[in-house]
Amino acid sequence: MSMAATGSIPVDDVPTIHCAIQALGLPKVFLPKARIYGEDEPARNLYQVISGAVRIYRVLANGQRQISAFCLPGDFFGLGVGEKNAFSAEAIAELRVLIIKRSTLIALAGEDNEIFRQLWTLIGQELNRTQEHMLLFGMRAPERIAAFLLQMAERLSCHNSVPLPMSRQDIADYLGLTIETVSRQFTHLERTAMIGRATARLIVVHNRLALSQQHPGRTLPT
Amino acid sequence: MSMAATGSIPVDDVPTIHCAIQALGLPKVFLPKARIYGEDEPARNLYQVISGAVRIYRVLANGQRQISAFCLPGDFFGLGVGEKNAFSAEAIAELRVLIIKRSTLIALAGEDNEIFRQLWTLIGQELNRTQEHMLLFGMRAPERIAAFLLQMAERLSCHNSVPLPMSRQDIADYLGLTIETVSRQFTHLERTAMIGRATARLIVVHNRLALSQQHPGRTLPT
DNA sequence: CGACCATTTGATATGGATCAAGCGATGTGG
DNA sequence: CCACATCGCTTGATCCATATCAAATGGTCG
Repeated sequence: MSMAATGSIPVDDVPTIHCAIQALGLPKVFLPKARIYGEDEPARNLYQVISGAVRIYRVLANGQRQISAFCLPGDFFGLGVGEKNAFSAEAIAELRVLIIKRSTLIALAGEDNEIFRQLWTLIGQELNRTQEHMLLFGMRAPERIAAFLLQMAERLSCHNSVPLPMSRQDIADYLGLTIETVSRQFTHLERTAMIGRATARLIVVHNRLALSQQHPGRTLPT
Repeated sequence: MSMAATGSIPVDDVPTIHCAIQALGLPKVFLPKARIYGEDEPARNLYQVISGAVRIYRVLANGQRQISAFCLPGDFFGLGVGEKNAFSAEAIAELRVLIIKRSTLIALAGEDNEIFRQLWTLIGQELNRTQEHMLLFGMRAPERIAAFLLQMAERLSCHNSVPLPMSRQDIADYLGLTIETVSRQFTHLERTAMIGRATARLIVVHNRLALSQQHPGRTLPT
């Protein structure tokens, strides 16, 4: 869905940015909890996750931390327009990334307008994801949790065992809930046999259908 | 802020898309409540608001309507990537827009990569706005309302009298509150002399500073 | 083994939803 | 020109989902 073509132009034919970051990207490793960049710092780089996970977040004046996105292997981050970062980024688990300078991309784009088209596509996908994320806030806690688990299962492309890289606090801050509510919802899903918990971070999805019915994401065509 | 340059390349020098839609855009008028496009319809056009206002929304399976954005004069909408619209769009007040086909833009972009760069910039601004919108859901009702009023005052670039084009229900569906809560918060702001109400839709901001202190948008640098 | 941190569980409080009614504009027909 | 219907908004009373406060449990590492 998120990889759909744009207008009549297919998206995946010439993955220039992918090539560029593969060829020119600088590999770097971050330890868990390491800061990758801070809000309001100059936005200089584009990152692609190789392994591990990243949280993108902002801390509000009331102390609330809102996590805007989790970045998983394959994901890009640092895509925004503007001179400064709008959010901070931190490694969750041990993280390997490739880094390419924006200026390098811009220079490449001078020769090949494919780069800008792909920046448009990539940022458009991020917009789609952010909009879907926003819709979660119109749902109740059980539905948010179900949607989150299904999303993680899909994005980690795992069959039924979902290894969550993030803590309960991270999940809570992503979903706009408290850690206690998250925990209770997991317990409830386990008691109703929709999921199992191998460990706290390793969830087994037993009943994907029931989970997906929890969560009213889109109007069903009548 | 949202018009900041990107990297070392200034954004506003060659407003190609603006020129294109000025020169080639088809003017069209919509009556209040008229549908502009529906979710899942093919996304064929880019729109710019001349006058009036638009709501961009989706209806969830539970009946909740989440408004993702209001578009005001000058704003673009229909920018997404992907073949289909992710949301529906409706006129709120009587609406005048300019319409340009995506295919026309894409064709222009073949000659001039400025188009794609600007699509990147425009969608990036929409992403910024959506992310800021998401942060509202981490706040309490009074703060959401205050942030909303300040945002409207700024976007409508009015001094103190803010003519809201949308209904209380629209505001509620944008902020994730009920119409009753919205109404009560307005009443409270009036009682504490932060705002006045000339009519229900015409708000006078008396104390911008106090309003902005209600709402903990960003961590203040210590 | 013991300290530490993440997670779970329990008891209580509360902000905003829900249910229900009243009010004020705007418009229509008699 | 006025009764009356309609629609959007406000106000009041009560309820409930989730937050908050508090404590127990469990897993990991020295």
